[in-house]
Amino acid sequence: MNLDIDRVFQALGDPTRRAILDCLSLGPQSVSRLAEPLGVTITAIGQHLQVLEETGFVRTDKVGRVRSCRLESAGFKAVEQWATEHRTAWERRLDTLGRLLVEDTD
Amino acid sequence: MNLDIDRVFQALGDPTRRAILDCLSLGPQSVSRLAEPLGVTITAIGQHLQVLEETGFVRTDKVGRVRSCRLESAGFKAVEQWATEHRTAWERRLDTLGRLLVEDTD
DNA sequence: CATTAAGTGAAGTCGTGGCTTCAGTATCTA
DNA sequence: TAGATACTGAAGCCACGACTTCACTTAATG
Repeated sequence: MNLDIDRVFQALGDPTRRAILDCLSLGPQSVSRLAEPLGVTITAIGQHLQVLEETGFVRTDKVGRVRSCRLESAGFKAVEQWATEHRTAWERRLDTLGRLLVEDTD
Repeated sequence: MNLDIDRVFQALGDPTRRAILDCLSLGPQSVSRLAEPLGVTITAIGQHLQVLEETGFVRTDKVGRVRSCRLESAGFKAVEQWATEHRTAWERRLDTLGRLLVEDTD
């Protein structure tokens, strides 16, 4: 199950979606509980949750009429994998530059 | 110099922009050299480069009529920082779930 | 100096994304 | 069983983003 890295980053590019993740980092929540503090419709949350599920950040589980949402690690791992894969190229590049220039890291 | 994390992730959410970063990981390039393999206009590349500069992924330097582009680390570091900041919350959550049933935790 | 090359700026097109409303469908509760 | 609760699906609105074209500026080159 290979995640689309485009969609993974796009998912994180939305503040409402990151807010959902922050809420869920405190513990599982229902859809309507997520909607309350975020100032958007339940429908909107539902749509965001679909994106977050498809990108491996959230897993949901409907019990009765309530959908319970919790964090999942796949999306997060995809980000970390991208980071580690690119860190080397980055550092090699910046390394090379470091020999030619003064090393000014901010 | 705090980067907007929204824009950082949005920047990475575009395949053309990630392709630009991949090209630059092989070494500095001019705008037109970047445009060649990517099948878009020089203008489009210019617009992407503006985004990548604002999000700390690229630094450019115009010499004569040629703009030379190379990788920068700030954007990359912002991603890694976000990852490390959230890894703990993620792991704690997934940990806790291991011991509990899914239940209302309020 | 004239011509070509490299890039910029402004404007417009087109598709997508985030959001809403509204009309359902289950499910729980009095 | 009636009514409230928790969502879901479809449709539409609107803004923004990726891209183009075209006109332009600036720089290298014969």
